[in-house]
Amino acid sequence: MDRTTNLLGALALGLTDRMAHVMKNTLDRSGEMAAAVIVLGYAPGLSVEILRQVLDRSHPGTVRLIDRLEDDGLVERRKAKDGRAVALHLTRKGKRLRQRLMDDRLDTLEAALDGLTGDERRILGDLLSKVLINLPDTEMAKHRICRLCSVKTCDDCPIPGRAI
Amino acid sequence: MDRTTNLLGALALGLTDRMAHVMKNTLDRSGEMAAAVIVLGYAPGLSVEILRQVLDRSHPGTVRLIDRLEDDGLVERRKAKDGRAVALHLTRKGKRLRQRLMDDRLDTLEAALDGLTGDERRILGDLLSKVLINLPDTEMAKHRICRLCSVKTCDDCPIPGRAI
DNA sequence: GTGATTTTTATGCGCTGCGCATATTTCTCT
DNA sequence: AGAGAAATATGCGCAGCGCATAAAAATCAC
Repeated sequence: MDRTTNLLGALALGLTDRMAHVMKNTLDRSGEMAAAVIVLGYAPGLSVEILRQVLDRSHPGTVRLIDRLEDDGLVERRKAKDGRAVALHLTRKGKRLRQRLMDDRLDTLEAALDGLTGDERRILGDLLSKVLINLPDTEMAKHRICRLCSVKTCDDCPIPGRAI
Repeated sequence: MDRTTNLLGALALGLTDRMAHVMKNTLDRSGEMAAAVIVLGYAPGLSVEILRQVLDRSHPGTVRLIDRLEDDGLVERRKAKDGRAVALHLTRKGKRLRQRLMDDRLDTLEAALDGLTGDERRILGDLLSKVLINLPDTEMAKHRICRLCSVKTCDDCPIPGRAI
């Protein structure tokens, strides 16, 4: 229970605030809409139920979230193989917005790391990776943690098995 | 723009989710109520206006938040030197809850750091500290970042000048 | 193959919590 | 003393959530 513990919490909170803030500027809607757009980008055709689990919301909350995304022209509901289910897909506009959201997020994080040298970043990356591996306690928690990640820079993601 | 950038974002998000979750279990009210309780603990007698700035909310939102805290018996409004203002103080119950909130948060963070050796934790702490120093861009942002911190473990806080 | 059960999506409803606009009280400055 | 500024409080409407429920389609039992 050293100072690292508390510092980690403070940094996590500060960074999450910032990410939420810039993403809200881009999306001007509630917070988890950004997560939905990003998740749907790396898993097209996802069902409402699986998205619900990733976002850790109630079913009605998820349905209404998708309603809003559809109203905003970011997502469309298509037929799925399973006749009960719905296949969620990003529209062209949704894909464009997704890219902006991920860019905004990475820019914010990049700015925070500005004061570190290359070596320090590598060391920090290794340590963060080590912490991240132990973080998710369920299979779905992995997706939840990665719900805002940029796939491009997550190639050597320490969280394995992320196929939804 | 290496992998460290994205990993930092993922870890921040995952940890913030966890902290919010355990604190919601303890408080069973909306998220920023925990922050209000913790801030009021290290700055007794605070005015609504300053608390509003720390929590980054609208004035009505802050007033209603305090109403709820008062209804729950956690906070009381007292007279301030300035006759317009209100001096906010935690009740005994509020102080007890505050301790639980801080403990829960630290336990969560501590669990996340479980896999690291003492040396790794020290190195991580130094790096986090270096990142944290550059994070706040205003004086009030410092308080905002530290709104959930445990004062005890934040003695050598890298964010200076935190007297509200 | 038919009927019961489960799974998936959608909706009615009420509640919480937010912010905008405004009112009220008190302080400050001239 | 009076004008303006600052701090708090309230009326109001809206966004977003979850519970309970309904409807449609797949799966399972036999």
